[in-house]
Formats: sequence, structure tokens, C-alpha cells
Amino acid sequence: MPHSMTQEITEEVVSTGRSLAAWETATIEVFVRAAALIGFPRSIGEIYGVLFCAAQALTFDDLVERLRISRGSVSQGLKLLRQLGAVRVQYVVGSRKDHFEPELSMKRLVSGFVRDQFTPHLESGASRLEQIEALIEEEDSAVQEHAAARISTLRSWQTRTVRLVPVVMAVLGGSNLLSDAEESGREVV
Amino acid sequence: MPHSMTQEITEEVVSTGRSLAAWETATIEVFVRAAALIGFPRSIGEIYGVLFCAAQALTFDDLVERLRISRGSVSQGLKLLRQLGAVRVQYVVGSRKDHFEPELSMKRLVSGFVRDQFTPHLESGASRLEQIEALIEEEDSAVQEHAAARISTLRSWQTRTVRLVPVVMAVLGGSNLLSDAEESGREVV
DNA sequence: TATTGTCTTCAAAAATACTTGAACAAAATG
DNA sequence: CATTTTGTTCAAGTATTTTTGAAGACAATA
Repeated sequence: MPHSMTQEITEEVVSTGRSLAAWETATIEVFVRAAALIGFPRSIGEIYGVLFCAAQALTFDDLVERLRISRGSVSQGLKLLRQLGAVRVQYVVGSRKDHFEPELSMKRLVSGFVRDQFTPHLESGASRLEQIEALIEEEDSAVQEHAAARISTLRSWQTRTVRLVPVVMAVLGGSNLLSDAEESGREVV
Repeated sequence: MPHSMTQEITEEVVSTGRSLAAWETATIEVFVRAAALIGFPRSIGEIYGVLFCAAQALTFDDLVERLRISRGSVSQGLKLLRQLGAVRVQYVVGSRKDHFEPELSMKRLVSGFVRDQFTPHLESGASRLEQIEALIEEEDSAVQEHAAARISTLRSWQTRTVRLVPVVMAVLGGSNLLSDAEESGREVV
């Protein structure tokens, strides 16, 4: 424990936390990059990353200590990851603290992402297309013809994208030879 | 050409450019949002958007005028869009200017995106996994067992993602009932 | 080859996004 | 119910990304 002998109460964090092994740092970096690729901040990748590496569920404070990022970031990051279904809370026996563990099923991870970050855009996009079609009515018929063709193209893109989602989910879920283990939530996946 | 009678050279832009119709603005907004979704800046969405709306290929200056963004942005934006194959240059008869037209085939658009923004990450990811496996060798065998399991999970995610790409491309290309028109590059798609 | 038109580059400015930490809320404990 | 423990919120600070515009490159014309 730190100095400070008498009146001066010099608080200092004890950092009881293990720091990260080389393989963990490298793995976390992979997740940081993956997060960036899908538009999430570094801290999200870091948090999921340590959880992914850890052998057991970690607490809020474990995350703050191992990652050395602020409590605010950890709180917000976990909030988003829970929403996505990428992290679950595990209630642990003798502890008041929440313990967090990563979702390891790729299918579920993707599914959460699609649900929260993708589908909403697709849906609002559909309604916007209708608004645009209304606006096209206002134009001269010369313009209308061309504009209508373009919006029809756009609509076909929309439709195809919507159709794509179940295909992707099927590929991720279907060809999994070990789906029993996966559904039961343990390793593999 | 602008006025300026004697010594004082008062340059002013003439803005010969048509401004945007309501349906165009609305359509451009769709592309701006789509761009954001895949991590591209607003200007990229705007540029592709006007081109998509336009009845004929537009020049560099058309873009600057209609969008009211800087030449720098237009230049950089077009550069990226050309790289992706989302915009093509059309060399036009009596004009020194480049004329730009949008790629309208969804399959080609996605394919360019995958090639430039996605595949590179997948590949560098593969080599990073190997580095991580090397790092795991350094650990105690107790740790090794768990770490190896995790990296194996990661590897399976990688593999599945790679397998997904051709499936997606097939869905976008294959079920297109109008593929002739598409391949010839005109409308539809 | 000088000039003009067209597009590119890149450093600095502006706009966004992310992180921090102190103040706050909620709930368990004594 | 006062205190402590745990986690959340949000305004302000920091960092990152995007845009701007002036300087410059390149090539076609005169």
C-alpha cells in the first residue's frame, strides 16, 4: 500500500487486478479492429475482448482495472453490449457485483447486431422511399419517368437486402456441425 | 465568363448549376445515411446520391455546384468512389472535363465494397490469429488449454465469415431475373 | 512555351465522436 | 436510517475524422 503516514489521506487504487497476458492483448486488438469495422468505438472492442479472453465472468471493476479505462466507458460499453446480446450478466453467489460473460455464439452475435443496428435502418428506409415517390408526383412528367426508374432501382436494392438477412443467418446457424454444444451455450460456436 | 471591366477583377461564381429538386434531396439523404451505415463520410453519400439522381453523367463542377461542397471534398470523394467501382468516368465528346456516372448494379457495388473494405481485414485477421497462437505457446499449460479453445472459436468465426462472402454475392447476382440488362449496364439492377 | 482549364494535394479549421470523472441513484448492509 | 457498495449519467475535455481552400501538378490549347 501507498505512503501517507498520518493526517494526509492519500487515496490510491490498489490495482489488485492481474494485468493482461500477451495473447490477451493481441486478441483484444483483434476485437478492437473488428469493432471499428462495424462502427463501434475502441472501448467496445476492448471490453468484449477481455471478456472473450477471460476464463471466468469478470466484474465491472475487473474491466476497469485490466483495461485501465474509465468507469464511465465501462458502464456505457457494457450497456451497449448487453443490448446487442453480446454480453450477459451472470449473477454470482456470494457477490453483490454483477459478473459479465461474453456471448460466444457467432449466430447470436450477428443476430443481435442485425436486429439493433441494421433492421431499423432498413425499415425507416422503406418508409422514406414512399415519401420520395410522393415527391416525384410533383415533377413534370419528363422528369417523373426518369426519377421513377431510379426509385424503382432503389426499391429493388432494398428488397434484396431484406431478403439477404435470413440467408446470412441461415448460413451462420445451419452449417454448424456442433450446434448442440452451441445451443447449450458452452464453448465451440 | 464573368464581368470585370478594368483593373478590379471582381471574380464571382455564376452558379449556372440547377439546384436540386425535392425528390433529389430526399434521395441523397438516403445515400448519406447508407454511407454512414457502412462507415463513409457524408460527402461520399452526397456525391453518389446526386449522380444516382442525375439523368446524365455530371462533371466535377456540377457536383461542386449542386452539392455546395468544396472541390477538395469532391475530388477525394470521387477518388474513393472510383476505387470502389461505384462511379465510372465517362469520356465525353466535346469536353475536356471528366463526366461521372454511377454504377447501378447492386452486385458490383457490393463486390467493390467487399474487395476494398472487407476482404483486406479478413486477410490480415487470419495472419494475426497465427501470431496469437504463437503467443499462447509461451503460457503455462493451464492457461494454454483455455486460450487455445478461445482462439479456435475465433478461427471458426473467421472461416465462416470468409465462406459467407460468396453466398452473399450469389444471392445478389443469381436471383436477378433481368441479369442481361444488368450486365449491359443499363438501368434496372 | 505561355496560358488557361481541370483536377489533386495537403495543412489547417471545423465538426464529430469518444472518454473521462465527479455528482448522482439504487440497493444492500449494519 | 445512515453508510457503504455498486453502477449510471452527463457535461466538459480530448481525440479523431471530415471538410475546406489555397497552392500546385498536369495536360490541352493558342
